[in-house]
Amino acid sequence: MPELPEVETTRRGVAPWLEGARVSGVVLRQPQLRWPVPPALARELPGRLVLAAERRAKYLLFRAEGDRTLMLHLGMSGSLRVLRAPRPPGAHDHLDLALESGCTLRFNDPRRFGSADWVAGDPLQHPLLRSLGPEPLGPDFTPDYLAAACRGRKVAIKQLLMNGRVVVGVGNIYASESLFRAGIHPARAAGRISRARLAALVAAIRDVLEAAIRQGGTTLRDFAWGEGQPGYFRMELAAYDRAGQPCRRCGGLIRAVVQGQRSTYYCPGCQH
DNA sequence: ACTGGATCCTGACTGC
DNA sequence: TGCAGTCAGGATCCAG
Repeated sequence: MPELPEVETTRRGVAPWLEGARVSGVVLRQPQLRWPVPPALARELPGRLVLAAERRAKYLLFRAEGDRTLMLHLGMSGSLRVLRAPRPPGAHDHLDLALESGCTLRFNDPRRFGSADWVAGDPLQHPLLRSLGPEPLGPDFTPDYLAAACRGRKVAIKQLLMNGRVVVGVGNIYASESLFRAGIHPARAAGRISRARLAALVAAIRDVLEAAIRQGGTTLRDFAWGEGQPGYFRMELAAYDRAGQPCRRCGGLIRAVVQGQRSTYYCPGCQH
């Protein structure tokens, strides 16, 4: 269930337990994730301190002693929990990090679209991270930047938003939601949107992601405490998954279409 | 250089 | 109730 807000929520939830903690053991039950998990992870991580829990795009970067980083991606169905006491693993619990404190960091991913890598050196130079676009909540994601990225492009704006080389972290839900907020039709060619409307889109993306992170924050404690996950953030989605339901702004019906094999939701009355 | 399509995998849900 | 078909919050790789 990882959109950028949820990856960030996960990072904030596990960081207090991980930063400054020493890993005592690694249990890898399923090395076949999106890519094979390198055996060096289980060999080299135990005994090291975790220095920092960071995020880039939807990747979690756990920096360890010795210039190494555990790089985790949650894929479509991955989740990360901190257990305060040992608990028998369930289905799809692929990876455990045992900490000297007695806590366990547990990675679960039914569909196995997630990944775990063990990286030497600067993880930001990793092939998967090197060519990524700016963080949507960072200083580089500006109207000028988006306008330059859209210039001359015929691709639908929704698909451009989901291209990690343009901007990271905007997944299928938030692409629909931010376009609804900005009043832009998801199929409109990126290069045929005025600068003013792209500026509104930048603001909409920021607003939606920040609101979702705030909602995720309310469940942080449960997450860190390792108790049942109570539904993560409950956003007031205006468009996503609301096909056939009335638009909250104009009362018209929300429509669903498929773009690039992904469902898109929009209001034909409000978005042009 | 861009763009669309196939692909990895399991589980939940729908309709017959 | 069983079973086939569809769809799912990602994103890389490859053909055209």
